[in-house]
Amino acid sequence: MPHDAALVATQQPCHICPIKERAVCSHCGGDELSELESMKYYRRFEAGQVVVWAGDRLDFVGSVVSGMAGLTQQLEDGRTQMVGLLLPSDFLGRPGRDVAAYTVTATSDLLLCCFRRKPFEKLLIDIPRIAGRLLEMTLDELDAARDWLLLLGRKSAREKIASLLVILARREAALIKRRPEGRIAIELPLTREAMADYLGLTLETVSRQMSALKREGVIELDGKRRVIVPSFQRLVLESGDDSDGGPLS
Amino acid sequence: MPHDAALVATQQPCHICPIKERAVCSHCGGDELSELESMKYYRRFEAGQVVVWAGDRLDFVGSVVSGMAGLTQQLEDGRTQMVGLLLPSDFLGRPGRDVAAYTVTATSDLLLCCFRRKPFEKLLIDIPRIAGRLLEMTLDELDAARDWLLLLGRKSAREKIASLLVILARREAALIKRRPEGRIAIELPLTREAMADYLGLTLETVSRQMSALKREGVIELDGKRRVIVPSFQRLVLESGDDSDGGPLS
DNA sequence: GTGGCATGTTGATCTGGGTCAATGTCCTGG
DNA sequence: CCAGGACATTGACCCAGATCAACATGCCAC
Repeated sequence: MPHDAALVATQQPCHICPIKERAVCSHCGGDELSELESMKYYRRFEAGQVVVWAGDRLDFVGSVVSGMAGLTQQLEDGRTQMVGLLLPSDFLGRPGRDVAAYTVTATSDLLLCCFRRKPFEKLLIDIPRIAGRLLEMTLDELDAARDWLLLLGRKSAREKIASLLVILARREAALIKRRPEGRIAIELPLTREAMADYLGLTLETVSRQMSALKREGVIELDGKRRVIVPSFQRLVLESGDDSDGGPLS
Repeated sequence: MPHDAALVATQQPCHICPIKERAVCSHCGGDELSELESMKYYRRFEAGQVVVWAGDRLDFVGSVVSGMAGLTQQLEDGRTQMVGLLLPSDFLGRPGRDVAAYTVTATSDLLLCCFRRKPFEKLLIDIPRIAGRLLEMTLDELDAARDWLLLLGRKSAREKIASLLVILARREAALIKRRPEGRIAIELPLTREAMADYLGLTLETVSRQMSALKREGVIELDGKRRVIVPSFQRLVLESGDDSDGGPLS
């Protein structure tokens, strides 16, 4: 299943980068940005390709520019749980750690903006803005993980599905600094199996609940990988928590 | 249920602090440490007391010196999930955020070493060692949250209980830089209900599984809140994952 | 002591989601 | 155009853990 090697892609200048407002580099100005620009390189992965296996050496860190990847953990008997979902602007890899703790798989075609790990660790010391932004992002990720704990521990299958759709809609909207409402479309670059691994369900249950939500008019399907939501409010209601999604940070 | 006010406790000097090797302050030396020492103050909470409610203003941050606290999240209909377990040396509060995102409850008598939030945020800028250590701790917490996702998403009730005991044993041992093995005792400063909230189960299921593990000799109970484990290896086996618990960091 | 309350255990029953299995729907390559 | 494989849907049945309920234990206040 895993393809051969990652492809190197043509580089884009930072000032037209779609994630420049939210990635690790987002607090950097002129000089710092040109230093980063001189160090960065792109890597591309096809949907389904494995970026790293848990336990393998990982000598780079990077940001998701476009596409989506899942971090995945397994019990010896094969039970699989997704433990991280990397969307555009999210950070991959852990400074100070040379071995990947989780298997990373591209769930859709994926473009990464990478730095070799060692030089990046030096930047963390030299440029406090980067370390500061990374701390902020890590704290955000921890908050997201905690919402996810609530989802896995206490929500019903239907609420889980609705919650996932809400999360994807919010993340998609945040990139263009908007807040989802009314009738919206959600890109769903995940197989039913990947959704099941994210939600702690089986793929059959995911399929059944998707059908049920469709039958009841909460969602419409446009192909398998695109969902139309007639009323975002209704979807949020189905997700169990009525929080408004917090500030537009 | 929540008691009146938090008690201020007599302060201990940093050099005899039981968590000095692992807390946010652990990378600090002479001058930095005396600066911290001049700013710190202790707060004590009794078992069951609420430290902050989600949504309330929180003007301090701090480290758990002794005892244990749970971070808790709720759906409107009352379903509750613990989303963080604060053990000695763990950090409470988020720099840059003035409102608590989660309800924090002392699950046993709790001693906190606190700093007012604003001055602490200044320290994060002035003393990079502190920011660095906080990043490291946050990354560790994120890893722990990810193991917890696997637990909630994919483990059976019995594996969940065993996993919780393993986690507590490892954390207790780490404080004195040891690794648990053979016959050990585990302090369990949690009610069955708190355990259930941690594990995404009902308290009845927790009770039943504890009884089952006892019946089969995996654990012995010494009162309700102390567990004797005849063979730590056996317990790890029951927990589902056979990882060795990683390096003694 | 004894009454009352929090906490914990155990039993009987129910059910949401898992498991196993068949079938459907695209794609893609020849 | 058709064959084959990945992905998805649907049905029938089952079981781990939830729910509802009774009872046990310990502890403090009086």
